[in-house]
Amino acid sequence: MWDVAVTLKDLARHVGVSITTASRALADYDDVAEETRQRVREAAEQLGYYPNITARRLQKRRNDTLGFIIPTADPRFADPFFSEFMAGIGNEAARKDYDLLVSTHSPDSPGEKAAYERATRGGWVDGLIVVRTRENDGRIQLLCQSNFPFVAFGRTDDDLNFPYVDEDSTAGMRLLVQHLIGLGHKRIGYLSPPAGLMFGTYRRCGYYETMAEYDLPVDESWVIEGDMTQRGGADAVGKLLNLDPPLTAIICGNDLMAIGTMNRLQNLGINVGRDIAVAGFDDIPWAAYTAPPLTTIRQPIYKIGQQTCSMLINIINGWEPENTHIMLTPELIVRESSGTRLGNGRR
Amino acid sequence: MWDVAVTLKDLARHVGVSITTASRALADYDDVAEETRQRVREAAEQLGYYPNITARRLQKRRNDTLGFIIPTADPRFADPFFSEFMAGIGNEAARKDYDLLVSTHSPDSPGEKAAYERATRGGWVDGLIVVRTRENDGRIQLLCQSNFPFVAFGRTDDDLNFPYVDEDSTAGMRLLVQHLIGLGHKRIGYLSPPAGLMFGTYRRCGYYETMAEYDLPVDESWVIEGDMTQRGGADAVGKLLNLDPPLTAIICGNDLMAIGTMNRLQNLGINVGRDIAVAGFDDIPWAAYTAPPLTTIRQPIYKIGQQTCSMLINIINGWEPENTHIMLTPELIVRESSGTRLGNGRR
DNA sequence: ATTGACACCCAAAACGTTTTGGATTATACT
DNA sequence: AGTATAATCCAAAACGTTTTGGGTGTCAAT
Repeated sequence: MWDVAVTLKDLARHVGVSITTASRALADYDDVAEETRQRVREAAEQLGYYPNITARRLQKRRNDTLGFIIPTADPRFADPFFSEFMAGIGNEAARKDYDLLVSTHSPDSPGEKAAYERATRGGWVDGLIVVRTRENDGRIQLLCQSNFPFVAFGRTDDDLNFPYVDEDSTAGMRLLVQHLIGLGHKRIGYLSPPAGLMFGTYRRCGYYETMAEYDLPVDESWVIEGDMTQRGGADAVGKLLNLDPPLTAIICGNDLMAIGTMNRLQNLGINVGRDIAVAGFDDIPWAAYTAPPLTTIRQPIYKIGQQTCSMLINIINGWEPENTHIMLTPELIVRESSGTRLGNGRR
Repeated sequence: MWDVAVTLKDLARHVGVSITTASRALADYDDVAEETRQRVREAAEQLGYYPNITARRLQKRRNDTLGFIIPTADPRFADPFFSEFMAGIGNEAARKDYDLLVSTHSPDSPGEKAAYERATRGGWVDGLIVVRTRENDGRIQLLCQSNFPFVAFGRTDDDLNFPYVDEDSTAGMRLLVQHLIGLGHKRIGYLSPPAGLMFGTYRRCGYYETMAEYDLPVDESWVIEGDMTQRGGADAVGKLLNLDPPLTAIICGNDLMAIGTMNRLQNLGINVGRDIAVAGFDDIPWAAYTAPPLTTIRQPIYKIGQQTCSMLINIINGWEPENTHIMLTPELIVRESSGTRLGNGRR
């Protein structure tokens, strides 16, 4: 194919030294004479020696590689969550000299299962990062029982004890609901992420809990489920708009749906921020640039990615972190889409 | 660490057969008896045998892994181009049973150079995908001279012959300029991607060429350089707005800058689509949801990713593709940001 | 009885490292 | 002179596969 590589054997022969010595010279062992080390170094440089990573990995029985299996039904994932998260783990991994292997699989698909099985056996990667935890999450169960190193972004409903980083979605949603209530809203709809996703569950809880806390009744019809895409948000508008009396605010389980929702509302001639309040969740970069800009909850996804990755590397190396259950508190970002205080003249 | 893996040796001993036979049984060679094959299969299942991928790779001298080194100055790349492109190569790679190794490095940084050197030697990956080709692109030069398998998205200005997929940016820009000229615009500004990026060069050429073609003079001050981000787009507005007589349209070298531009214009109370036309380039998903929706040029990034990846895999396997220079023609997407025909009452 | 064809099996080499467990030599100390 | 100590070095094993180059036994045809 291309240039055959120069191996340690070639190098050793060229210098007139054993393979062992060559290897140890390059690895800075102190049982090789300074002068020999130099000679080996120079020869390596000159011959363009580059260690074969695969051989090294086989011998060391570690890959210095992390796996990230992106759970997305749409292979063409437009969700900025994934890219930002990946940037976080990728950079942290690189900083610690780890490679990052990524692939995508539909949640709960056979392909996903196979990918996890391949990862836990066969020395494919040294550890895995799991995102978008689900109810009764098969991935977590598999990883726990095979005792494979991993860190999840998100908790689960099993009572398995595993390392995770998570944001307190319930608290985030509480902030959002309180904000709207503070503006005078009482009839607040909720467009939920699909059932089964843990973060959706927590966000939904936050919504229900806070409404209850303020003695605001919630009708079944106010809460519907979307698919986390703009289209999903747009499609939900029809149902959410047909209520009588109408909602005065809609909270969306993520920003993408909020954007779709706003867009559809505007196409129907409804002024978001004045006629109705809309809020999202995530604070993706896009959220600051919508018209009107989107009120939302900020999660530091990039940083969460970094932390998750860093924790995983610690675990792989046996440096058990002091705290393997990290919980972050999200922050309310108020922009124009949630409008100002409801006037008396409005319902 | 965790469960020690069961190896081929264990399996062979358990079945009472040689390692060779066990290996060949699992690989479906026809020189092993059907009955033996069955026994090996069952034992493998029962013992939970899983081949060690690293050992296999060492022996086969191939990794079945592709590398993708993302060239981004901002580690926290928000550019949807990368995620969509990666989705394309990732899914194509998975379909063909290849793994995808990703990392990010600043363009032209020492780290990037090191990453490419590591990749070409040492059997890290079997092939590389290169994006955002640059003028006098060191990556391409290195890969060409070390004869390492790769495919680029984008051409270069060297006269190296290498496999690439590219879109005809010049033609795309021509469509855009013609569209605006057709609406009556004569004073059209251009916010260019940074110098050095090949696609920026082609787009800029398309702009200049088409203006010249229609005998429209272009003043130096109409063309400035941005950094491809929303902020860059916003920052450019100041300079582009200070002209006398003013511009009637601004073309941005990518959608992200167009979004920033529109946003800033609107904050200044200028109505995009009526007072001034704005257009972008890329048609990122976001572009359809801006207010007003963005006129732009569509590139099928996901598909380009797939094609690039597919070509690379062919090259790695020695099936030289018939055509290693694929050129795609982009498509004009007219939305409201470019407005309607310029009235007589306007300049 | 020999030969050839066939079906099935396996020992050993190979892939390119790192690690183990000494071996060799020179130097310093009794 | 003998012995510990330190400084260098290296042959061989190991990592877990796949591939090479046979070997053995059976059966049918000569």
